[in-house]
Amino acid sequence: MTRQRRVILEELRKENIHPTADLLYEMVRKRMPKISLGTVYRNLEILTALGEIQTLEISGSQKRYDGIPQKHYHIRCVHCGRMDDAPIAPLSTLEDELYGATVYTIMGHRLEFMGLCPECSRDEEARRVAEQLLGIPTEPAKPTDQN
Amino acid sequence: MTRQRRVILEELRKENIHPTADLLYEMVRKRMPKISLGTVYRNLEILTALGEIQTLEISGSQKRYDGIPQKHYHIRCVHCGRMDDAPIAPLSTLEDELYGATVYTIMGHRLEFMGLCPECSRDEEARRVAEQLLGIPTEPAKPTDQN
DNA sequence: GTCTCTGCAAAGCATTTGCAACTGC
DNA sequence: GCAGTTGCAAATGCTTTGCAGAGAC
Repeated sequence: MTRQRRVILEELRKENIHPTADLLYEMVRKRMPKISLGTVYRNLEILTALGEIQTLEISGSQKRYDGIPQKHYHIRCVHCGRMDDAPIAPLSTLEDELYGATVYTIMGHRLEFMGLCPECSRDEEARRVAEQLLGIPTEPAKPTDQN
Repeated sequence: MTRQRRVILEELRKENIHPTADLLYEMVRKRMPKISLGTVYRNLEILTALGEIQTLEISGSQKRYDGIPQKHYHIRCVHCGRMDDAPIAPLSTLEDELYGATVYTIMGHRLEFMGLCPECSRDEEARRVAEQLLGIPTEPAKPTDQN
């Protein structure tokens, strides 16, 4: 456990944001100006393997990192990329539904909600971009009874 | 609708594999040897925007493309990257659970199962790699009653 | 005829890696 | 003292883009 590794872990856990590697790099750099981005990446990989943190790999271009190792779901702003924890308990029985129905050995699942964060919700342009992105018709469809 | 676009769509829908751009490029090249990879990427993007296909984004690895535009879930082999449709119906009520519990405007969700495909399941080394990757203890833990 | 699309090659960008110097234990 | 780690820079691999010519309608 080097000083770099400790500081990276501390900064990641300081607030419950889910930073990208380069944002975390900037955060760490305020305390250790000479640290390199490569070191940040290497340690994030090691910390993930140690089970200290989580690497969030669902959709989007950049990976994000989560200082909380326990299983939980996330919600992501499709416009600005902001991520937060989703206030919903893990669906522990979900994987059972696939037993016998698939040829795979199931080992886990990931659930991610997509939407707009409060800031982007206010932005009319962001709404349009988001609806386009998710294939949502401009006229919001009412949920049907059987769907 | 150019010939290239049509062939790309046809090849993507031919079998229900979920190819990466370069695999699809190889498939298309058998019919159109002079097509370029850039054209494949451009058309996959356009077809996604048109709602004809889906782009499956898994950050950290390659994107995969799905010729079926309807919502459905996937299952991914964490060792070889193979993807198949998950035989489970969309959870239409999932997003309701977040109403009022989050500051986000929810617009959708994505659920992905992870595991090993039949081929990789047989590979002892693949199992070890996968367990490491997903933070699963080597000694398979029995499911507890309340968890 | 015009506007879009193509092939090609180069650029972009997040992430990984080789290497020699350094450090924690 | 030595295995493991760092900073740096270059490499990698997927994806996107600029451009001039070609094709769809």
